[in-house]
Amino acid sequence: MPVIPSGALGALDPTSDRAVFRQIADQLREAIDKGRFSEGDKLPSETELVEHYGVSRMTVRNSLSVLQGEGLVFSEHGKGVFVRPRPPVRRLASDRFARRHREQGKSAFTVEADAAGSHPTVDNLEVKEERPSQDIATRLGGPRRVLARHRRYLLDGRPVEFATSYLPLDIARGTQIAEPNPGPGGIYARLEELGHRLDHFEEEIRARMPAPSEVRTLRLAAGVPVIHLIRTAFDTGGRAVEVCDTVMAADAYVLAYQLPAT
Amino acid sequence: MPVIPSGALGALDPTSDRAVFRQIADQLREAIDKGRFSEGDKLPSETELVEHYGVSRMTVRNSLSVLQGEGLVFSEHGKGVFVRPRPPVRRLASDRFARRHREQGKSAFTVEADAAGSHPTVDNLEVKEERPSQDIATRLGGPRRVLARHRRYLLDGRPVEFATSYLPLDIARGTQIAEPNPGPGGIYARLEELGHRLDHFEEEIRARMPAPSEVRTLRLAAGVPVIHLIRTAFDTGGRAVEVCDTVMAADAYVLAYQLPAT
DNA sequence: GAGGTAAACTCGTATAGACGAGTAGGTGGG
DNA sequence: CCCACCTACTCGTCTATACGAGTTTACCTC
Repeated sequence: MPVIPSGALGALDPTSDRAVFRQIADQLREAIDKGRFSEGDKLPSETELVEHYGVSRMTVRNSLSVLQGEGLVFSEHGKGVFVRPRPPVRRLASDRFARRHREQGKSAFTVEADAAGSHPTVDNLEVKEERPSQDIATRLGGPRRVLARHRRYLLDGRPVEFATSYLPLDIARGTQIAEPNPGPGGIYARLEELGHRLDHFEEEIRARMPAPSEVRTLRLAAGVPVIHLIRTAFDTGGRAVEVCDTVMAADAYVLAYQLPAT
Repeated sequence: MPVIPSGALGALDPTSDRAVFRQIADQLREAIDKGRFSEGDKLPSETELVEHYGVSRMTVRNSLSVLQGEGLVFSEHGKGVFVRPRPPVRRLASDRFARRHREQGKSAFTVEADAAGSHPTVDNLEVKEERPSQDIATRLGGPRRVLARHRRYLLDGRPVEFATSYLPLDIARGTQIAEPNPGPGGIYARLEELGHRLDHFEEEIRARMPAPSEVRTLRLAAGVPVIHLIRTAFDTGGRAVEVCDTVMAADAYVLAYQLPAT
């Protein structure tokens, strides 16, 4: 029978004002931070913690739920509670949409994933005409209807982001952009072929906790936020030709940008 | 005695596989999403929910803790559970460190806050020499010791971010950069006066749940992630002259960047 | 009217128990 | 040897209860 590693966890301080479940959470957190439990390790079971601390099971569960909310641990029904591993992060560089990359003929996601040695997949592909939300319509200059390209990206089978691109119908309708497979280089390559030479992109970044549907789509663990990125592509005429709305698992990404000092 | 608004919440489905506390959370979430409870509104008390649904109080609390984890509601001891308002966000534009702003003589934070009509404060100012972490040292080219400028920013009394700037001692020691008040235009203005003309910045962005100390420093509500931003400033010689490590309340910010398409 | 106090409300913490459901390992039968 | 089953262990859900602590309200006293 597994036992709590001696010294890994201390005793409660009955004189402390701090709630018992917080003291237990503190000790577990400290043990994780100090490496006494490593990534992927199983924590002591609820029963073991109950016996070790002499408290009721709900108190122990309360402690563990604190750590789950902090994203430190996750639980698996029937197995145990484990230290959440930090998955490898995908670094999005600010030149990722540079024309030179597009001209290679592969999509940005695929190129990067291949370079990182992981297996990329695109999923849930759906392309249709829609009425845009107020926000999307405003960004695109107010069209009544748009072409929407929905998709989900996975790395080695793990969903890491899902995104929807919105394009004005006068640009996209009837072109290869309206096809499920937009061809080599992606829709940005098609836009340029159609005469919409791209000038720059604007990206807006927010972070927040996921809605339940986002938890399902990205198979998010408890305590993992999402990064919400909205990118607008402008052509050399200053027109917004595409808006891409992306939700990413925050534990899978680092975004990198370069800013001029001028 | 306050009563649950009729029709705001439905009944449970006993035939459903979905756990009772999840069904209750779903109904509350839907009521919030549909505006039947608005920002700042008080939800029905735990006791009222217990009576409405005919479940035990722990089940109701479980439901509410789900919504807290999603950042939808917050609770106040003795008062009730309330729909979390979306605070006004501060938009950080990608030109916020442009030289023309610096030459106005005020810090970026102060200028922006004034423009937005809110009252900025800087707090917890501490300037000292330190041994840098491995990561900071690497970014700065490996110095053994650095000057660290710690500070916290508040808007209208609310803490929104805290940051530490790290500078190599050979640049900063003995200059106004090592003083608590770095003078008009901030340390970037001083760096340029000292001959380190700035060329560009690199920013790395991550999002994650806050550590307990970050929750205290930023007075974060449950279910609010932080944005972790690491900025490195490079001079025209390509040398990293400063690294700024910033933790921001994610509900207070939207970051905006402009990317070239070239 | 002003003040203080008590009651009634809120959420926070903790206990003890029960049953369900998913997993893993061992045991036995084929 | 392999498969089926059983068992022990895991976390998930839910009940019922108790007391504490912060807030608000009402009332009573001065």
